Amino acid sequence: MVRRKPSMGRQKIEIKRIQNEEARQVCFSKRRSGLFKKASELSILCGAELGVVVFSPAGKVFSFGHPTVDAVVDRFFAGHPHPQAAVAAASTAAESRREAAVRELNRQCMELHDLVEAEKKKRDALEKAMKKVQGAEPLYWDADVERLDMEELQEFERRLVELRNNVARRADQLLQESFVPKFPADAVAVPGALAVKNEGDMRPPPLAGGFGYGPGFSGSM
Amino acid sequence: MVRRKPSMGRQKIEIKRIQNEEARQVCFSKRRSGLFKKASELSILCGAELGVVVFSPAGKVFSFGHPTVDAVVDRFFAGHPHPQAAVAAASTAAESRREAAVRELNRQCMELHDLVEAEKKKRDALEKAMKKVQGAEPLYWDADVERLDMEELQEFERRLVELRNNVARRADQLLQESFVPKFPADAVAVPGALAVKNEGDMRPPPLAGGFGYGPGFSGSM
DNA sequence: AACTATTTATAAAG
DNA sequence: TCTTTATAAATAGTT
Repeated sequence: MVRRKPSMGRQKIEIKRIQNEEARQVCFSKRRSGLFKKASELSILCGAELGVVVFSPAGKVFSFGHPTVDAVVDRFFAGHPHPQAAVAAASTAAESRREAAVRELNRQCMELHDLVEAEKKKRDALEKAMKKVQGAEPLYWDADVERLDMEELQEFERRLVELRNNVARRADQLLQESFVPKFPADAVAVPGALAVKNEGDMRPPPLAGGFGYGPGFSGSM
Repeated sequence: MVRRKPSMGRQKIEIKRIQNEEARQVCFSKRRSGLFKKASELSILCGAELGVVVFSPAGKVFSFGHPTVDAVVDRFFAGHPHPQAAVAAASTAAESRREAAVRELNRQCMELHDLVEAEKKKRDALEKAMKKVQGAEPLYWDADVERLDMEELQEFERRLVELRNNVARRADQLLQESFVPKFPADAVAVPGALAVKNEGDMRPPPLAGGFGYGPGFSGSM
């Protein structure tokens, strides 16, 4: 009995964009909080003023500042005049920021518009897929059988036959695999449960040597 | 000769201002670079836009931004209009017009944002429904059989047996119903597929629970 | 969200 | 500051 390790533990990763969207989102969450914790520790341990602003891939903002992001940013731009501010007639830092904000708002509007379109597309795709799934035969199982009428029962039975054949083929394949390498001849006495057999008209899958299809479900299945 | 440990290694420290000035400066250096490294990794791994500005206890500035600190700060303040900026002396007509424009842009942004949210909601609902539909059939069907291992195959087979019994019961029930009220005696010759019979029981034995399980459609019910 | 096995960061010391 | 080392902390992969 080989019990698997419960985890491979942390793996080394290359620092490059994570392609899988969900993984990227998870990583973002973890590392954002890690980053803020580090920032907080730095400000406390060393009394440093600092500001951190992060936009998630999805566009949400997160920020941390000591004493505040605003204060840090003001201090930062006091020492690093905004290009726009430097050029524009704008005389105050506040005004230059407002102008930047307008540009930014415009950018966001366009971005949001694109997002709306993208969402619509995704939804359409889903709707299509949905129709396909629902359109497909529902596949009766268990209790549903009770509600089938004769015709449906026949269709269901056809499916069962097909499935049974798949199972038989599969079992056969597995057995064949196990014959050669591992087991002595009497390995044929496999766990009964898979002693799949097939009736004459079932057309035993050609390739499958092993199982001799027999009575089992009888003619019908 | 007892070789003393060359280092106590990293020790746990309490997160509070480091009193010793030199130690504080050392810690600042290390942790600043650590923070920037983390920030950089976050931006690369997750494609997040972020800005970090740090003032050393001595007053030196350090910053990191992706794509740039300026861009991030602009975006930040666009979403968080500075109270001061909003109120600030809008004394001229030009300025008030500009503010109106900003408000309008903001309104459009929010509207678009709501649209995106609405679309997302619709999509989530669809996704849920999708999962329900797909999840409703937890069992392997058709092609999936190919991926089962022996153990899973056995479990599957157990279910098939159970299902087979359900089908048998149901078919029997339908047959019984048709006998009495509507059909002449030869009604037994029901539409082929369900002409369920059981070959006398050539089935392989009991324990198996295999397909040769019990009396097929006849005796069972 | 919780859990581990690992990788990373870093406190101490030279 | 660099380097080294031992250890604390963060986190990738999994459930």
